[in-house]
Amino acid sequence: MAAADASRDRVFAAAATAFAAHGFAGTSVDRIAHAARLNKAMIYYHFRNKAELYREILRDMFGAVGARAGAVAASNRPPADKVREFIDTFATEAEARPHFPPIWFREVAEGGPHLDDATLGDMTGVLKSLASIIEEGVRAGAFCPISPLLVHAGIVGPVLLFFASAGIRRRVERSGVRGAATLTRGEVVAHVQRVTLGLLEGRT
Amino acid sequence: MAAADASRDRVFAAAATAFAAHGFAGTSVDRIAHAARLNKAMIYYHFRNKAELYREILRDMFGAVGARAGAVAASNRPPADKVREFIDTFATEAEARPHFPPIWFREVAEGGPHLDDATLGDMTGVLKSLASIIEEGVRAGAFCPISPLLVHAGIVGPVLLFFASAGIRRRVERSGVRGAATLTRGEVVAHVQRVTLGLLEGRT
DNA sequence: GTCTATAAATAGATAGAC
DNA sequence: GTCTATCTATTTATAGAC
Repeated sequence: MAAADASRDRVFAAAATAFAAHGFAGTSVDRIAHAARLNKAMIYYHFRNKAELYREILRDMFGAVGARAGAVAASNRPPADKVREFIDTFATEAEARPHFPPIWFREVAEGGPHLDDATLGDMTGVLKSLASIIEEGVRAGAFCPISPLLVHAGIVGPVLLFFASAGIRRRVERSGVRGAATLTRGEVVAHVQRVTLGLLEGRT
Repeated sequence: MAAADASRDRVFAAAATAFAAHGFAGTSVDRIAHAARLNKAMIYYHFRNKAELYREILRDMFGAVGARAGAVAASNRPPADKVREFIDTFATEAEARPHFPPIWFREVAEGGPHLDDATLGDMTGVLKSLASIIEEGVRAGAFCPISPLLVHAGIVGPVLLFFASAGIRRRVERSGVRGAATLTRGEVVAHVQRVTLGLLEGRT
């Protein structure tokens, strides 16, 4: 945290950005070092190797999202508010860590070979938190019983796709689709909240 | 197509599987050759280089989906049926080409650096076809006007996530989430159809 | 903590025999 | 069409000076 760790933080940030843009295999240690304005040897001074650096980024990412989702589920509010908050929180975390949506997509595509059990537990915790919110709503008579996996996919899929696709959407806009690049975070969150609650409250 | 092309097809299939599992950078030409039961030099006999092989897989994938989405939009049926068919067709293509959801995710995560303009056009065509279906429904008084980008994300996000996450869902199931691995294609398609039509027909 | 230099392995791509 | 052998560049990782 002190000045002693400044270079370690630069490595961490540069690596997160590079891994998001080019993937684990597509990112060389040299590239990370250069982006962090450091020499390659410094990477190995701070981290055991490239894989360990990558895993630390995954832990930070899934740990934060898992914890915040758990806090929402444990809070003291009506189920419908918790669902709204779950979606908004998820979007907030995705926005605060721009590397998070691309890396989540890549890990899913790959089957998660870099995910250790604890980190997979954080990922699973997001799903379990959502499941507990739904269960609570069903017990309270506010929600219909719907598979948490489907609800989860209906939230996580669109939100991650929105944040991860900013680059492609700019190209799509240029090729003639009006509004592709100007879609905002607020519109997406409001839309997903509306669709999810409509579903859970049986208005569909 | 004849026996002369058998080895080319094996390269194509092996490459699609490997690129889906490990990404472009994470897949070596040697690995593809081995999976195709051929020598590395044969890859270069059939394809100019690794990037050109990858691009051909992208073209095949997005070309097929783009064409089928266009056919659904152009068909002669009520808008609500077209929406159902659009979703089912998208899932069918994703299932027929198991490499397609992971590769789509990776391309989105990367910003599509491997996508040439024609292929990006096919990807955009999927969105445009959906937009034309929605517009038709609005004109007919059957649909509310909703941003095609949001509807698109609500379909493509969950469906791709479902197919791409089979590996992770098996691990999640083992770590205690019942039903994570046994969710079926039919359940997902029916769910997305229901949510999407509920939204478009204003029952939400 | 930070660097240069380098080892050792692996990658993409080609030449040329059969 | 298919192979072996090889060239060249790049990559991860380490040794050791400052």
